[in-house]
Amino acid sequence: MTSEALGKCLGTNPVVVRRTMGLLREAGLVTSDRGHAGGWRIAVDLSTVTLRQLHEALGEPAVFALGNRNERPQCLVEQSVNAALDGAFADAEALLLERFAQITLATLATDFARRHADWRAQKG
Amino acid sequence: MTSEALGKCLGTNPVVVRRTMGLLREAGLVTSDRGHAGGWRIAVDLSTVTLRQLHEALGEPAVFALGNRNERPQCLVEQSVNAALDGAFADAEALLLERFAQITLATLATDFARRHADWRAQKG
DNA sequence: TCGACTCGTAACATATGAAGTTACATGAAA
DNA sequence: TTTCATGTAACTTCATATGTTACGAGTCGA
Repeated sequence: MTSEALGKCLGTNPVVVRRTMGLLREAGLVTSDRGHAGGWRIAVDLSTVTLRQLHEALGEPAVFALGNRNERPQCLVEQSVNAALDGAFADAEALLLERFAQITLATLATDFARRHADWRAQKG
Repeated sequence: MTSEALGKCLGTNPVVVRRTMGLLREAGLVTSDRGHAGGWRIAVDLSTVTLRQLHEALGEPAVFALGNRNERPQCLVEQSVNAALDGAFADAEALLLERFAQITLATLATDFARRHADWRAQKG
């Protein structure tokens, strides 16, 4: 599939697609080919890829929106707040990533297939 | 304490302080007075206020940074992804808020007092 | 009553970062 | 050699949180 086609599917720009897919390529999840008949291709079995791996491949973006937090603040109050929050955030993040590790792309594909069948039945 | 003094402590602007403190006032956690000797005052015992309550008072801002998610997307793939993520996010958020509910401002004040004592000892 | 002080709030400005866009070099296949 | 595709740098746009200015309104003391 080309970046342009993917961009249309995702409602975005081919260059944005290349930026993101490039990260997945670095992680070995997809391959890309230039020129005629080029584009992106899945490189692994869907059942072996978890959302956890995607999160890693995409650079482990911050999970939480809360806390514009300075690490190592001078302010003692800020230090107390950080200390109190650190454990809670760490545990919640661990739980979330553990859940992500249980969800494979094959899981999603199966769910999609069911929705697709339902959609066709309802439509037709 | 005036908005201006709080702003200096927090490294921000008096109006920004008023905006945020106003939400805490609506929740009954602080009071404000105008005029001479006016400013902000804590309205409740620190041991009765949890971080959970602060989160509520501040409008329950989104906990997670992940997911520019449409609710009710047309796209069936997006629907599958949402369905898979919803449970994980809900559980992680519940865990985090539960932890927040265990932390009172008195907890933070005690921790701060210890840090302050250590700091004075080290300084002197 | 006057003046200093403070919050309340609207309106506007700035800064930050994500996303989008343009441009062009590189490589592959018909 | 033409066409199609990615790779990537540079730039622009957009969204939004934050900061700022301005001024109205209430409060207190002299």
